[in-house]
Amino acid sequence: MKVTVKTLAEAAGVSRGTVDRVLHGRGAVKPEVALRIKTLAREFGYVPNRAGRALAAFKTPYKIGTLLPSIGNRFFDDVITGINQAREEYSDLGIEVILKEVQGFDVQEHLEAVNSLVKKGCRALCLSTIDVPEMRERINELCDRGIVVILVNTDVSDTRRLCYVGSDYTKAGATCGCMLSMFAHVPCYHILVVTGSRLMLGHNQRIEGFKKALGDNGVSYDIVETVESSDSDIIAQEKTLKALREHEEINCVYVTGSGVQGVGAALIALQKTDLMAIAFDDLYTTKELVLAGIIKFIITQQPQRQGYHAIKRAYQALAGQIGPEVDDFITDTIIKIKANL
Amino acid sequence: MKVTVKTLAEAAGVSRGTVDRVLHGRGAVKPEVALRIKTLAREFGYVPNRAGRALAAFKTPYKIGTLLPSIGNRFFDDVITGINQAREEYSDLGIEVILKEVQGFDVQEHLEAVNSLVKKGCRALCLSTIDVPEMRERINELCDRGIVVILVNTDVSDTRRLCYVGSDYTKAGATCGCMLSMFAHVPCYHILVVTGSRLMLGHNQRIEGFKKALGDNGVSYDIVETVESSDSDIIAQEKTLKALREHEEINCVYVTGSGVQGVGAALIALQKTDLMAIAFDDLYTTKELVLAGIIKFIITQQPQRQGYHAIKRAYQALAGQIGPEVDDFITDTIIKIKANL
DNA sequence: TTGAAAGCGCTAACAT
DNA sequence: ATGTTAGCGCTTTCAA
Repeated sequence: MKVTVKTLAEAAGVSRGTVDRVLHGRGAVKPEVALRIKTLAREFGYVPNRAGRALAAFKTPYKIGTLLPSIGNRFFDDVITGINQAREEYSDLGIEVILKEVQGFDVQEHLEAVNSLVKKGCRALCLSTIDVPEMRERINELCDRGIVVILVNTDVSDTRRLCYVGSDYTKAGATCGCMLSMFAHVPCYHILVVTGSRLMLGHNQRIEGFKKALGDNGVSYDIVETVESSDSDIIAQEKTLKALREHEEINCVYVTGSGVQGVGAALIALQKTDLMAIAFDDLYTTKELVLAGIIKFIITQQPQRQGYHAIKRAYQALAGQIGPEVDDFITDTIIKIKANL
Repeated sequence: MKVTVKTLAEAAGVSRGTVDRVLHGRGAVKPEVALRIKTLAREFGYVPNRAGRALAAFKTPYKIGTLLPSIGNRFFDDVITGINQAREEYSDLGIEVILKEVQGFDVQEHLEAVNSLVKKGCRALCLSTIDVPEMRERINELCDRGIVVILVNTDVSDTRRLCYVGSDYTKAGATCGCMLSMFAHVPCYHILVVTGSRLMLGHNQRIEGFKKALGDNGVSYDIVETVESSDSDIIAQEKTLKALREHEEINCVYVTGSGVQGVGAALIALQKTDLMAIAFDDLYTTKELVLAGIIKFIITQQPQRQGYHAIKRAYQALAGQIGPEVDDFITDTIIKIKANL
């Protein structure tokens, strides 16, 4: 049997307006009445009807704010595609998505972006941001104010966010290591690690997972050097060239962040295209390198689904479809080779 | 600006009732008026509001019929999970899903199942069925009657179905071949193919894609023998044992259908666990074999998403959200190894 | 053949 | 602090 606001109102002996006030915590209701209604709602298993709400309040849509460090980072193109897909799909159910794009990872800039979204009246936020104390505090504060916060692509530790939507970086790294163990082209892998930044949790996890899997699978290897690209192709190319020239023995390059194109350029320049090169994420330029056989395989993380499901989760939370305890949405760890790009 | 039935009614100088009759082809409307309204709807880019329709007609939900040959085939467990997820999610938008499960691929049984779904008033059908002339004709007939038909997991050729939701079997086979080319453990692969049935298009495509990729990537190989398991573990085990005993040189087993567990049992019995064994789909028992290192990798096809999106597409078609020309929904071809199972 | 009106579940504005 | 009412977009009577 369907339970509606009317059902609850009749059962509690109050008007529908009062029930609405209680369920949304707006307006003042006598505490004992409020409690009675809340109990009733739980007992009856009341779930709001999305169609009803959408129709009634479509002139005051749920505003969902999104923050992405997407300027100058093609990775987020697919995330944005997913966001737009969800935006269109849910538009007639009454949502409005405000997308705020920033460049890089400046704490102040991120904090200000969050503030501006809140000021615009967003009742839910989907954030791809940095794991630093200031942001952590800000997020917890927002949660306490009843704003739904969802972390996208990168989690922020120790927060009361609703959930995380993104990939499992450790697993992604481990999958790389496991793949290498199956190839076993050479007796020992001498590895150059080109990471984006040592400050990026995801990048570090990709390295840790990788090393652990190599160890677990009995692959003999050593990390010759680890360089940082700051996610820049030019820096990646320079540092890769330098390392490869200094260490003739390197027979494997492991790229954890952006700058893949730069690494590819270095490999081509030195004619080391037979060397085992591995990277993450399917940017257009990266795919080209796989097709050319320079990168042997990549691990991807379904960025489009991340964007889509972040918005979907935000809507579901605002519409009362899901409770305050939800599982994280972890996207698949996908191995891509020439054949299934 | 939003275009509603009211907008159209005013523009055409008729009542909302008339517009509704035209848009849904029910009741009689003067042809010239009907044409005028249809033209207007197209010009204005009218898209029905799902919430409005759901609310108004929630006592007469869209009935969506589903046919799966899922009895005795664990593969479909995940498909059903996806169907149920969509069912719940769209329930308050007014859908009702009727699931019909059959065993195997008997044409008459499938045809009767389809009939019973239609008789129950289903206005959309999601079918996982066989590619034979009788079914083809039946599907086309249903399409002409205005019933939305979506093929799931296996397509039926030359039909006017709305779309196909499932995997690209050829690509899946090619991905296997490409993986093998990267491993290159042995100078030449002597392959035993254990297929489900030569009558299954998908199984054949998995073989064709595989051979082509091996050829394209310059892998030297020969197909020692091809046996049919009829998707039975017992038959698969028997035939695999026989083939491996007769042909000592076999160093690769390629399993295109069900019966993976049977093949695994044979490999264990003969202690040929180092041999390169490859299979499809992540049934629980298959995953166990991967974890045990007996199957080296598997290729999966996101069955849960297939179930979910079949229902979603059906709803979207019935609700007028998508037109009669939609792209197929092809799920990803996913490589699973121990690390990312 | 067409129009008018009621009502689905919910929210917001207004009234008490 | 609580009740009442109107109306969102759509479908479905019932009436003309």
